[in-house]
This record gives sequence, structure tokens and C-alpha cells, in this order.
Amino acid sequence: MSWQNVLSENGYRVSGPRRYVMQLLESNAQPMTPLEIYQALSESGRPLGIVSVYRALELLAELGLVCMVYNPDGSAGYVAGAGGHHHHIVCQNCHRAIAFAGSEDLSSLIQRVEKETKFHVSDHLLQLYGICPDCQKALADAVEEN
Amino acid sequence: MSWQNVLSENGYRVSGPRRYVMQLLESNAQPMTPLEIYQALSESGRPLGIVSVYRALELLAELGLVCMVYNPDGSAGYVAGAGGHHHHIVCQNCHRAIAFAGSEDLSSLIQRVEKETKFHVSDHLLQLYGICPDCQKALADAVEEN
DNA sequence: GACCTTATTGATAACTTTTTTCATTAAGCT
DNA sequence: AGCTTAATGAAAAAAGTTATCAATAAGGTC
Repeated sequence: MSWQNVLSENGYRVSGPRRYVMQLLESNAQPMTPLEIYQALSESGRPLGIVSVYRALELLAELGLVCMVYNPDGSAGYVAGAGGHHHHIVCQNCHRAIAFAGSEDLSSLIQRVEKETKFHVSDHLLQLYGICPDCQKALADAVEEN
Repeated sequence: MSWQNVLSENGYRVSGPRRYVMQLLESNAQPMTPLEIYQALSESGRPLGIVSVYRALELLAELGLVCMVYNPDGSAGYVAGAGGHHHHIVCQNCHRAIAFAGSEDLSSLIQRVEKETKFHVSDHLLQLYGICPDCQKALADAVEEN
């Protein structure tokens, strides 16, 4: 189901600002802050209020169409989320974020922690940090030059 | 090694504000924002500038003595961190955060994702959300009463 | 224990980010 | 094309964070 449909079927309109934000995030793999989104859209000839960026992000996040990605330094940004349960792996060099699916791998860990802590676990946040293939190559080339 | 020693051995002084912040976080299992820390300390007769709270947290985080915990809603706070690599499980009811160790459980997942994405994974962020034992009991009791 | 050096603090102000308000605009239905 | 109302934009308010700098106090020395 397209994000346009998700909006419509939940009783929301497919407005300009929502379209701009969604399209931008879909075309950019790196997480963006509200301000960055606002600036990028303004510069590309889509003048819209920054307030609309905040509101669009709030709604899109609620509908699961975008999601937050946390950087190791504590800063965070939004990326287009494919919907459904997934996680992100973030490049520490170029900050690109790629989604990866599946959490069956976590079930044994969750069971162990439930036993240890007596918590009932119902959700989780998982992100991986590393170096993406392109940056691996770029960094290797840079070393060679020295 | 105590946090006092960590400060000293890294050339930092064990000052009032740093002590207040550290002691407060050690006595409070729920993550606190800089403002909450400032208010709690002020009310308990430890008047200090909020600027010092920010600075203390920045330093303590850098030294690994405290760490950030993210709530599912995107808000975040600091908790005393036992040092070393660990993760937190957060109660969705009372927000208490408990640390749990170990990440060997993640190695197979990490290997799978490395193969799938060609990233080199070097770090990760993991948090679990659920209901703590106390809140499980409290919530069960509340249901019985109806 | 008093003294000295300098890291650290606190108050103010500057700045950035986020939220609120409300009249105006436009999305989507008829 | 017209109507209804959700959604926007601009401005202002509020909240959160960072910078500046004189005053203070932590920790070493005598």
C-alpha cells in the first residue's frame, strides 16, 4: 500500500507539504532533522512553513511511514520507513541508513532477559552502526593514496 | 572503580554539581532529562545552575558513567550507567530502566545483516521495552478490582 | 591547616529548536 | 464548479541548549 493510500484510508489528506516531506525522505537515505528537511525543500523550490514539516513528520511517524534513527552521538533524524517492523543500520561515515527486517534473531535474547529481569518484553529498539560498502571502498582507496 | 576515581584519574575534579547529578541518577532508576535533574536537585536543597547539569552530563556521558535511554515516543533521558557495554530494558508503565549485559546473543544477527547489507558492523544500540515485575502486579491488581 | 593555581561554576544573554495560535488556503467530496 | 473543513503559513511564545566571563572552590603544595 502506498503512503498516499495510508494517508487517505486513515482520513488524512494528501497535501503538498506531506508529499514534499515524504518524497524527500524517500530520495534520501540519510536521516534528516526537521530543520534539514525544511531547508532542503526550500532550496529546491518548494517553499513551505517549517511548522508544516513538524506536523507532517508527526503524522507520518504516527502512521509508520517514517521513523526516527538515532546516531551514536545522540542526535536523531527521520528516514522513510518501509512500514512494518524493521530496524536500521547506519553508516558512521556517510550516515546512510538502510533498513533490515526480522527480529526472530532477538527472541532468544529477549527470553533470557525476561527470565533475568522478570519483565514482560513487548517491544524493542535496535540499530546497528558500521561502515557501508561504498565508504569501505572510499576509505580503503584513501589509505592507498598515502 | 568508583565514579569518583574515574573522574580523578581522567584529570577531572569531583565537584559539587558532578556529585549531585551522579548521586541523583544512581538513586533514580528512571531516566531523567537535564531539566528534571535540575529541578529535583534544586528542590532537595542543592541549588546549582542548570548549565552545570548540562556540563556534568556531557562529561559523565563521555566517561561512560551515565548513558542515554530512549523512550518509544522519542523522548530521552539519562541514567547512571554501570560502565562497560550494556543495554537497558525500560518499563512502559513506570519508566524504570534496568541494565542487562551481554550481546553475544546479537552476533548471529549481526553476521546475517553484514552478509545481507555488506556493511561492517562495529557498534549497536539495543533497548527493550516492557512491563516491570512491580507494574505487572500493580496492573493485575487494578484489573481485579473492577 | 593556610595558600596558591586553575578547573569549574553560576548568572546572563544569545541562540536554536519546538509548540501554539488563528486567519487563510486548498484537498477532496457532492 | 462549489462547499466543507482539514491543513497550511506566519508570527509569536515557549522550551531547550550553548556561549561568555567574572567569581568560586577543588586539590595539590608548603
